[in-house]
Amino acid sequence: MQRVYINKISDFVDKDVTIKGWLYNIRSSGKLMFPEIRDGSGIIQGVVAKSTVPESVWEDFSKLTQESSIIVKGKVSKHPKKENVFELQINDLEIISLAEPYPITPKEHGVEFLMDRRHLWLRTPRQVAILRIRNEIIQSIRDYMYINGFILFDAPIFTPNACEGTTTLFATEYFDLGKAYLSQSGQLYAEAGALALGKVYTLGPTFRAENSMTRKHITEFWMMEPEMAYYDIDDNMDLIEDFLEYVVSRVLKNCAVELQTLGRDVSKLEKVKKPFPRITYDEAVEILRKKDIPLIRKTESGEEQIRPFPWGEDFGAPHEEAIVEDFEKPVMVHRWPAEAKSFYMKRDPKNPDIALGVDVLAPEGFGEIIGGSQREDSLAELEKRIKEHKLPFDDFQWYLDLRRFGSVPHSGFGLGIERMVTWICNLEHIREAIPFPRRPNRIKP
RNA sequence: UCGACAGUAGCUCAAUGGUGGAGCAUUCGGCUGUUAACCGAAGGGUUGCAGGUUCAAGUCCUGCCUGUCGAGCCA
Repeated sequence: MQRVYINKISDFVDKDVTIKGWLYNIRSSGKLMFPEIRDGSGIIQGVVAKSTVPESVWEDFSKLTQESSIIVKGKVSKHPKKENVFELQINDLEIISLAEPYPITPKEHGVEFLMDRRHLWLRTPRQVAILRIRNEIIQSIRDYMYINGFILFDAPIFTPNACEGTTTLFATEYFDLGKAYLSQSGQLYAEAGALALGKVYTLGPTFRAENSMTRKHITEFWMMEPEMAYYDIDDNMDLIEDFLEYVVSRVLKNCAVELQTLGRDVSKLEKVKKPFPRITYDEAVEILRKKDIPLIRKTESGEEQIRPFPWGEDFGAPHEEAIVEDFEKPVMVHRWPAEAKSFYMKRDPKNPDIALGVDVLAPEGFGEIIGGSQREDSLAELEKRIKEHKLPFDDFQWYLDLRRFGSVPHSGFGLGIERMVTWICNLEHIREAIPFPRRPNRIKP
């Protein structure tokens, strides 16, 4: 008898099939039982009638516990009441392993309880849907990059120094060479790749040791960083919107069932079409001033509100929300005050106080999902900047070599995979966007 | 790191300073179309830890621990 997966069950109506999976839940009604069986691809309701199955099968079903692994055989039928829903009229059961009492019931649970059992929580329909969408996002990223001539360029995880010199890094002993740090970005290495291969991208884990306890931060997250030679900041933004449109459309096309499981309002995602709004930092500040959103600065006695919003300050959560709320697409904020941005960003030739950076803010208040820029390609400027930021000059010699030997205008950006998943899936918290999230107060399971 | 809030049965939550309860889960019984099924019964507690106020503390006070949310940092 053919073994089938539940998400393909509609192809087998009136056929006898085998399903290999686990018992998700079971309801009984005297001489009838309704086991819900999951196999990783979906859930199907089985029907077991005492009058039509052997007594041993009926007894075996009676003793089944939640999450017991089972193989069932039966005929696929249409649900008597529901459209496009299928059932399995079960006539045989093989118990592979009878599960011990299962801690995660179909009822409500708290976050801590579930996170302590993340390895089991992953089996629930909601988590399965999220991880399937994560898979589609990453696969579509790889496909987009491959189709468009980008070369996968894996950056190292052990690095000798801070890439951007700002955030706190995880340190570890590295043989006789002193401290090594876990990478917070593959960008600098991707720049070397871009000058070798033209267009490259990295896709791998990155690490930030900041004690950030918010719904948008994890300490270990996956980042995709394309880097392109002969791209300026505007080429970079062209790529960002084309890329984001592709990924979102792929999820809409291939993950309709999963989005429905999550209750996602897909009409919001369907609006993610080119072109996206591009506003300069100056224009964003104008929006904040018009809406009278102040800068909030901490003082010894508490906090003070500064209005109008002063030019040169970075945006916080309330500012991002105010900027995004009038748009239904990702918003690209570009050309930032250089003071607020990293050392490697190229200055605007028309205004040295401006850095050619771009932040992409997801709609619906999900915040920053992409940070990118045109990179500084002048050796003298970059040397000056590294000294100003008091970065270890020797460690950056190889990076400066990229400006010594055939420097070109080049650009790139970093996309936070989990933030993308959080947005697409409309999650409350980033911790659901990765199988085993790492946060400052959690390393297990 | 700072601020706010919370911690009571395996889980989710109630309980005016005055004898700690319910739903679910578990066990047993009932039910031939259930949908987080339902109905009946049973078992299940050092109220996060330490101290204090009080005739009396789950409840008020202090400290600690743990967690959640927010801020900063950013993807």
